[in-house]
Amino acid sequence: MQSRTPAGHAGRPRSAAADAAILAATRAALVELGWSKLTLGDVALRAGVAKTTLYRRWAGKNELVVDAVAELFDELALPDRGSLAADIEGVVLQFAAILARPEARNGLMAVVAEATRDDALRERIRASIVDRQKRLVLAGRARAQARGELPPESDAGEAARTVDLIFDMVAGAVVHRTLVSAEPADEEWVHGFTRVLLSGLAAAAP
Amino acid sequence: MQSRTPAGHAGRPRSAAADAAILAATRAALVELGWSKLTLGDVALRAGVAKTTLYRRWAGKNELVVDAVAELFDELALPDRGSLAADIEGVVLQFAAILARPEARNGLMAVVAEATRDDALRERIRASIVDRQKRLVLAGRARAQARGELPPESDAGEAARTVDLIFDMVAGAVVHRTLVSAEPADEEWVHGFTRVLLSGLAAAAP
DNA sequence: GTGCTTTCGCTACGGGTCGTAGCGTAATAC
DNA sequence: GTATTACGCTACGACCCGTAGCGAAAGCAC
Repeated sequence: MQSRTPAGHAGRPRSAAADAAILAATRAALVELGWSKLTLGDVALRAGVAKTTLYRRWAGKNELVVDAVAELFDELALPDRGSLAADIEGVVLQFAAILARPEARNGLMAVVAEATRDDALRERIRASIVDRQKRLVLAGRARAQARGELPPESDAGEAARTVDLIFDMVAGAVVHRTLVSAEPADEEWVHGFTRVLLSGLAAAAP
Repeated sequence: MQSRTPAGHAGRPRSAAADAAILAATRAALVELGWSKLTLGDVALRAGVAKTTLYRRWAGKNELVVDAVAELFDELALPDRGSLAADIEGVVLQFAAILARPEARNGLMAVVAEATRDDALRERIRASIVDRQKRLVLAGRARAQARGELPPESDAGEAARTVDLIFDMVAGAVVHRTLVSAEPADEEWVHGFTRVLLSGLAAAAP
């Protein structure tokens, strides 16, 4: 087992391999069992670690699942497809692809539900999942401005509100389509959606 | 205790009052405890019924919470505010108001998460919650067509897809704003959102 | 190498919830 | 009145929780 040395910390270091095994086992358990039937004892068994090891690193089921799901969003990137509309379509499709995975659907929704009663958990979700996607919106706008497709924002506050609105609309629509309506967010749907979104943003701009 | 007579069914009828008490107790428990810490034994205690009575009527936590939350959406109605845009704003505000209640937030999200692994549960959600809202979209479009604000749809399939898209965008954005971003879907936000949505729909229409 | 420190796997435990079974009683239809 | 069903209550085995205690292992400082 390879391990890191956390500088100034004596004693046996924590196994990084165990972390990875636990998170992978959590995702596997989410696929097979879903949120409610997932037990930490089972995760520990799948990961090949003792249950106590798991409790030493995570406070409970919520935190563990957040971290396990957050890793799925690492692959998000902003493709350069040449135009703002195409870029956005690309991101939405990536987001939809992640949400199409059962471990993401199961874990993310359940943990968001729990976060309505747990401020610390909500912050953890925002930091490790949501903000990571919001960067894509910012990057997309910057690139569109560089292309001349969008004017530089005049009012910073208004611009921030617009980013938040875009983000709620994109993430919300994809999530609702995938999870509640239980229909695939395929290319055709994404194309129609981004057309409405971009037309609306262009028309509603001052 | 008043009871109904389910026609051709002999024996003691089920207490309708017990149903109401159980569902109300479920909502109260959702507020105080949230989804994960809600136990059926506790709900039965709050409702003043035996735990066995609860199990005779609902298969489990999921089904119970769906029914408890579904009642919250009974109050949804389409206000006549004079224009399509104002009507939609009214509905979105009502929807946002319901989602602002903790029992709705907690229960709905958790149960949707569980539904990703349970087709029967998803159908129950769709029938008792989602379709009820979709009627509002249909009624709003019919009224706008009567007003002359929208042309009568030419292609039935295209019209149905548009309704689904609107629904995913409205419900998704409000849910995401309220639950994930944890910001209030107040009048200002709703106004900005509906402006983008309607502009986009108008511009994207063939 | 020798200590020192921290993590690891393992076992065991009390406490809580689950979902069901059994039984006597209450409420309605015929 | 009689049949039938729902109700409240108690009790039960099964499972999971989260923690404590132990000896062994793995790295650091010297």
